[in-house]
Amino acid sequence: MLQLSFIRENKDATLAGLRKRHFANADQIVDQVIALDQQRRDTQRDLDDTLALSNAKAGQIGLLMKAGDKAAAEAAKLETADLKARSKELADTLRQLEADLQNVLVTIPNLPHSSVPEGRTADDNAAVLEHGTIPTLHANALPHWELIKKYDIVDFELGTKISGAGFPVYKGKGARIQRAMINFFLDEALKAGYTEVQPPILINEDSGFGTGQLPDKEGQMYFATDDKLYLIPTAEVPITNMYRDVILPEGQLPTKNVGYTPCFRREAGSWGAHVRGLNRLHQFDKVEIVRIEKPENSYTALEEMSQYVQSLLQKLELPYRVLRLCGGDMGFTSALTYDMEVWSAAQGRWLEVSSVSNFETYQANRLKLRQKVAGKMQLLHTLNGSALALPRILAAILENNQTPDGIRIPSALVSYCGFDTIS
RNA sequence: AGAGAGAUGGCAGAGUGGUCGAUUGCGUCGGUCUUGAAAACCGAAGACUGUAACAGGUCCGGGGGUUCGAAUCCCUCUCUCUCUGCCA
Repeated sequence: MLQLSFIRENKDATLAGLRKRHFANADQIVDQVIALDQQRRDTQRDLDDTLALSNAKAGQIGLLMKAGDKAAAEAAKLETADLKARSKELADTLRQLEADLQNVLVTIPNLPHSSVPEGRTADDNAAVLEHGTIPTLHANALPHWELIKKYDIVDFELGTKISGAGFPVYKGKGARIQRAMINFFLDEALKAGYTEVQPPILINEDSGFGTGQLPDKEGQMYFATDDKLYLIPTAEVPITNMYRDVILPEGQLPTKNVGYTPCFRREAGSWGAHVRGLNRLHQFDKVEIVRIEKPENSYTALEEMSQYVQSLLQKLELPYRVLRLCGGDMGFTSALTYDMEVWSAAQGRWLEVSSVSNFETYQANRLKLRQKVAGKMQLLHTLNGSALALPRILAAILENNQTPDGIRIPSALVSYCGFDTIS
């Protein structure tokens, strides 16, 4: 959520940022926010003045009662009726204005960083770099959804019986390589200075709001209605919300957490082409890194995170590219996002395996995550990134490393798996 | 799940209708003293909103109510603790 004071004082910059995102009706909505805010402040002032009078009267009555002057006290009581009615009315108005303002405010996305490229769609994303060589496959190479059947390591039909489409069962070496990747990713993060956490995978409404999934994306999350809990779409939500309503002492910054969780996404409406096999699932595993940084350090931290994710891809010997997302393709809450995509050789396309973002103060403002600098409160910056999401990594390894004799496991994973080939 | 007890400032813990935004202790920060530290003593310190700055307003788990006036009374929700039950 953007800060009201920022919008008020930087209307032009706000509008320019929203335009870069191709956010519809930006002028109208910003004007509405400013108008509502003005009304809110006027009403607040009226209410405050009324309450001040009312408080003064109550104090007088208290003194009169103490002095035993009942008659005067009763007389003073009569004078408060008006104030009471008026303050109730103003309080109602204020509450309504605040709700209206909030409802508009949450529809406004974060403002893009100055380095975010212009553009509307994924085609407009800027390529930052490409690394590794695209493998040449043998004549009878298969896409991963054939390979998993051939070697019987992931079973979609079985998952469909148990749960439904998009809930695969990993079997044998398929399950073991999943566990290997999780351990590998966590160990690497520990070496890079991250602290491992294991958060809940069901979250309440406040947490969903804190990181921006609510009210925007409720349709994308599974919801346990009896208990009003959402299944997490990413560990970003519970890990970042550990810092909701927190004033971090300076000595605790930066915080660097890593967590492994399953992730659940309804993916309502997104089924169709390009979602075969492991490309898009309702349940998948992911290791996530989350950092809280001082504002002046957050972009350095973002670069570090990007380098870190790349180091994982290099250790897995996967060809990848890094994209800087354009204004139109960025997530709602992000100020700058890098996507890492690996080459999926048999599909002949890039697969997004990580998204690393700086949210600046957008989440922190909702979370009320702050530090105190020279006696003043200041919002902190939040960042997160996948490190990494498992299914597409598995898909790329299967496809890129296939030979007529089987699938070669990247050497970094062999000690974790306990085997070097799937055959 | 049942019964009971609770929820107050970083922590502990007073406060049961009227200068209570809140006693006190610990912790924290500053000062005096000291070569330095400890101890002792003195002092400071919450958040939100609002203002050019003051002022003002709000916040004692959340929400609602009673009252001229609520941390304090009532309703409700959530959570915690103890006991019992059940169960990885």
